[in-house]
Amino acid sequence: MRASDKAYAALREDIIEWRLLPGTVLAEVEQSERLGVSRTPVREALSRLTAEGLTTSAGGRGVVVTDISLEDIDELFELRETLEGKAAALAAERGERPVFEQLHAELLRAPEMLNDSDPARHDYYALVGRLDEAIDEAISNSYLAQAMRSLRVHLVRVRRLAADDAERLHAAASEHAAIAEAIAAGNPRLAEAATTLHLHRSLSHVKATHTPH
Amino acid sequence: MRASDKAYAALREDIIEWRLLPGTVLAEVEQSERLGVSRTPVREALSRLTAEGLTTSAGGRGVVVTDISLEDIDELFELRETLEGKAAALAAERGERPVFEQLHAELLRAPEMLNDSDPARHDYYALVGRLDEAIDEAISNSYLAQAMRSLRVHLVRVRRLAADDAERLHAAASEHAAIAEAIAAGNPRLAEAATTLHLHRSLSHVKATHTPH
DNA sequence: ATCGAGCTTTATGTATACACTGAGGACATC
DNA sequence: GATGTCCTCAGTGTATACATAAAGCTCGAT
Repeated sequence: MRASDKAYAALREDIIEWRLLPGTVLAEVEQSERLGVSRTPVREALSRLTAEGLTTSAGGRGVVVTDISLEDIDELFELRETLEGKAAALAAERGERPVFEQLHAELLRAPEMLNDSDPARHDYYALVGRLDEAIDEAISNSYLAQAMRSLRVHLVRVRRLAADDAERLHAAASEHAAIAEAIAAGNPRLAEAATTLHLHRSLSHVKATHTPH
Repeated sequence: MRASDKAYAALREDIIEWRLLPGTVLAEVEQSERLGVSRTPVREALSRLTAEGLTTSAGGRGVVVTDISLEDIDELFELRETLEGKAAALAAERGERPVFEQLHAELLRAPEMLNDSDPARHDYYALVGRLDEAIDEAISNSYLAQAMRSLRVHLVRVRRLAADDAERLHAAASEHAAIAEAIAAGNPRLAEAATTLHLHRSLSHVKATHTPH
């Protein structure tokens, strides 16, 4: 693994997990010492993070971790609704039905995953991730897929702000199941509607439970 | 101006203007000699270009200029329709009417700009650019604006493939005027419809006149 | 003649030294 | 005492030397 990948992964993880809080200045020398690599790979990692929007270059004086305000969350979900709504509709038109029928069935069984044996909900999020990937593939549009991928980074960050309690995850799973079902049924308008519904509920939950840092 | 900015601007321009054709391998040493800077700023420029999608890192063996196929154009416009349609609707809801009334009036006079005195259509494209900027500002959504900006780079590249004859530009100006008018009227659905119409005609024109490289 | 192994070459990946710029503080002067 | 100027310093921006790995070629063996 390249040193720049290592630096990038470490910094990205630290920012997403809110170990590096917004406003933190990431000095090159400091980070290169902390991560045990030289300045060059750190520079590359920082420029990649800046391109993603996780950091902002503070006018030649180092880069700082980007903040996420309440308005940002609204904007983020507005774009997300646009992109994922369209994606769900396209997936319903172009996707392979068996794939989404399978995902639908699995999502209906998702509550079984939400016992207390896995506090990080690893299996659950992996399943939801598979739905995202299936949609990405079904839409046959690399530009749209790319736009959604770059959004998801920020959304994971937002998710960490909210309390993902079992009750919400149960509801979310059934909303996801509805999306998969609509795609499997080849119904674009229904798929889009199910997505809109899910995202609105998601946003409400985030805003209701989010804890300011 | 930083050397990395210079390298970035030069390479970007060369790619957009099709002076560097798709498939061209951009070797760091070669480009650093050509541009008169060292490898470090060239590396940064190349990673920025790759993040934008103008180049692709070819598995450790240099970066190559990205190709744009006919399918890519379809995908590009599919995403563009999604984003700009939403943006036009939001602008109609949130924008300052006088701004778009003014742009509407100017766009109606656009045919005057399309005389033969400016073969590059500089004034014309500047006016259209001002409409884009006005929409970007009106939507009050930095994430959506950012997504559209990253798309426009590719669209400029596509535009260079098509013959932007005076006839098409006349029609496009009137389509743009319709969008501005709908936004000024505060009618989101109309603004979105006008945008859809414009983009479909744009795409048809590109596909009809495009010359393979 | 063809295939494969190993070497050579050439490119990127990394480290580090040097240059430059901007900010902050201390000192001197008014 | 306040303000302005200069100096210092910390940090990024750039250049370059070195490490490393992959692609292609050559030579040999089958």
